[in-house]
Amino acid sequence: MIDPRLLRDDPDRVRAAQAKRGLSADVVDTALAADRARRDAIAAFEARRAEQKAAGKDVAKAQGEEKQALLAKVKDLAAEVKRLESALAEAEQAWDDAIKAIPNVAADEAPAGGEDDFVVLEHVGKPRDFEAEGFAPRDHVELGRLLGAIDLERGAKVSGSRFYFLTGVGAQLELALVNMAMDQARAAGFTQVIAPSLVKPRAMDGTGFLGQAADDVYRIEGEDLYLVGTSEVPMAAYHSDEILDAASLPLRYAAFSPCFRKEAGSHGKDTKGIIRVHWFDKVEMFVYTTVEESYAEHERLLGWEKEFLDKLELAYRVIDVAAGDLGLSAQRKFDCEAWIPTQGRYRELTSTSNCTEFQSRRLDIRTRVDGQTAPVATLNGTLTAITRAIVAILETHQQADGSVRVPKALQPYLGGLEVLTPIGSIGG
RNA sequence: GGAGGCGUCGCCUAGUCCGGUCUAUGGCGCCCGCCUGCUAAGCGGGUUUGGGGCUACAACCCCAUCGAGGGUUCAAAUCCCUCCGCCUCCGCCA
Repeated sequence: MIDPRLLRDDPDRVRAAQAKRGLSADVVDTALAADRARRDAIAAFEARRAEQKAAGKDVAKAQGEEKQALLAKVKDLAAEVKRLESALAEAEQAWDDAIKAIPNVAADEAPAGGEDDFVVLEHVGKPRDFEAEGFAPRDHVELGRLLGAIDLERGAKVSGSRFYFLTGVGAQLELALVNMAMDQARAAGFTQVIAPSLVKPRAMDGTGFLGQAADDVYRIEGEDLYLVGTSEVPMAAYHSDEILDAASLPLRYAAFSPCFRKEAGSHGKDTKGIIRVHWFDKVEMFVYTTVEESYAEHERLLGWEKEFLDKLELAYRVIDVAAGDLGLSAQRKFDCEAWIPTQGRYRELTSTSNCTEFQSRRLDIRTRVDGQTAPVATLNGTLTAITRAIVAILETHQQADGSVRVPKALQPYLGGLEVLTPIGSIGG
């Protein structure tokens, strides 16, 4: 949720922010009206309530007939207070709905426009030239089958489309990636976390995933629980309703969790392989810090993402995501997109967002600044999303015979294995 | 899943049976001041959070806040209901 004071004091700035995302500014006027109505309702209720409290004290002191007379008078007052209180509750709800419908105000630096209006910030590494090497690259589906690493057929049999089993070196690769990510994070001072992947509505809503993104979220039937699409959700809610010691900031966590996504509205996209799946595992960085520090921290998160991709020896580019593609919570977002040889294009492997105060206002996460409480900033960044990392590794480092070279940094995590070699199919 | 106990403004705690004197007690911690070669002790004061009014975003006034939400009542920390969490025991289980 955005700062209500910004909405009141500078609504034009919020209107402009809506336009930058390609959204209507109607919500701004709705929210302003709701704010006025709410404050009027508060004033009306509190005035009567104060009267009632004062009258109640007289009742307590009075005796006999005098008391009976006072009682009759005060009963009417009580009824009115009750009426004003429920009117107030309605006005609060309307205000809450209105303010929460407004996405975070995008950073000035974020490009205007939608999904295709991103700006490329840099290219790192060069895509491999398979033509020059004299062989046609296999896609990760074929490589996964040759290596006995990815079993899509049985994934579909057991769980349906967009599911898979990682087997043999595939399973080893996941554990290696997770361990390498966790080691890097720990070395950088992060606290390692294994986070729950089922959360209550508060956590989901607080992180902004029950808005436009709600269609993509799995809900547990008969329970008030959701499956998270990222451990950003449990990690943001981790410190909800807390006032964090300013000296403890930044609080840096690296959380492992499975991630579940319905992928509603992506029918026909990435139907092959494990690029787009309903479930994958991920190591996510999550940081609580001050708003002032958040911009520099965002750059650091990007730095750690790049460090990880560099260790995997991948070619990638970094993009500055356009305002319209930021989602509800983010103020700015950088995606790292790795070159996928058989697709001939860059695909998102990691992503880091600065959500400034947007999530912390919803989740009541504050710190103390000069004796006053102030919302903290929350940031998140992918260290590694297993499935896409595997796709990029297999396709990028494959060799003509179907084997795959293991990046040097990853070798220690695979027991020193330097090459993944084809083994044929499992179980015939 | 069953039985019982508990949940008070950083921590501990009084209050709950019997509704109004609770503007929530006391201690610890912390902050400010006094005193003081220094420190400690002592003395005095302050110390939940959110919101509204008025404003300089101060001071001040007001409202809410005793796990959460309802209810009863003129009036609820206190009585009733539902839910949540923690603890103990039983059952089940990785």
